[in-house]
Amino acid sequence: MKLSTKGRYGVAAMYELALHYGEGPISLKSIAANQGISEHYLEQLICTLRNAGYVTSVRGAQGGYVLSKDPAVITVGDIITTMEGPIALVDCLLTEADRNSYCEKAGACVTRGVWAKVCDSINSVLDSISLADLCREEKN
Amino acid sequence: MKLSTKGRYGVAAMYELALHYGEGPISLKSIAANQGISEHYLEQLICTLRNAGYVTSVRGAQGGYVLSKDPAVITVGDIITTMEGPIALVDCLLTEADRNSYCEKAGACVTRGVWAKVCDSINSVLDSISLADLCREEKN
DNA sequence: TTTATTCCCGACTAAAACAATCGGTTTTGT
DNA sequence: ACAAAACCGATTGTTTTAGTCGGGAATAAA
Repeated sequence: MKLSTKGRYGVAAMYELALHYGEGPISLKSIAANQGISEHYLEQLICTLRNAGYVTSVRGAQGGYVLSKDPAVITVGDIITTMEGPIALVDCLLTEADRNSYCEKAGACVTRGVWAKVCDSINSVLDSISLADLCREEKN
Repeated sequence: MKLSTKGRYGVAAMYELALHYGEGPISLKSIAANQGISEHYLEQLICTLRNAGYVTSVRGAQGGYVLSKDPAVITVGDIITTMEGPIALVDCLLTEADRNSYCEKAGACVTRGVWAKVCDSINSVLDSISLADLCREEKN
């Protein structure tokens, strides 16, 4: 299991924005340079974040991107979910309805319990860490 | 984040073998039919498990596969790691040396802590569940 | 000894996801 | 006017996924 660059770059970019929260817009170019990411590629990713309402763009010279919300209320889980879709290790865990329903397939149903536990554990870690937490860590 | 069929089918097949542990070899055909998996595809997967020493094959008519160890000492984590490689969400967490080293990239290093936490949490769940646990669950 | 069963092995492939790249358009501060 | 940015759509090379196909070798049962 690997995390794709979508998720990693997404969190990296958001972290960069969080570091400069309140200092006006940060350009794509500086984020990309700082994190060593292709500018054009990052553009696509940050577009997803914008559509999800986590960042706001400022066009024109001296423009860039700004967090739409306070770093304390954006979690790593929010970002990962936006970039990679819901953390559902298997399809039958995608919706709440699925989780409560009974699986037809004999053995599959038993193993499903395992995947559910893993998903819950991943989510609880990701949701417990905010961008503000990351920034705080940097200072130490 | 999704689990590939390698991991899912691998665990499903091992679970099937665990259910019939001590009853002689189980054929690929019956495992595949029971779990609704392509026989030829499953063959490749189980080959990986065999190379890793988790299953033993018995050739010839009435042959099949048998668990090499007691279901109680094979964990879901063992199987997933065999099928999908080590759970390292990002490359710089692959080895123990990497984990202890310091990252050069400024922001990347801070986010790495997040990925390490998630990996540890996944592993602790996967390693805590044995095939015997799954079989026990079935009976309830 | 023949035959049916079952594992063994290597090659091939279609489709999707991943990770970009490229080129041009629009907006806006200086 | 000009340069700095964001915006947008199309295209592309590579890798992974999830198989398929076909023949070969071992062995139990007839």
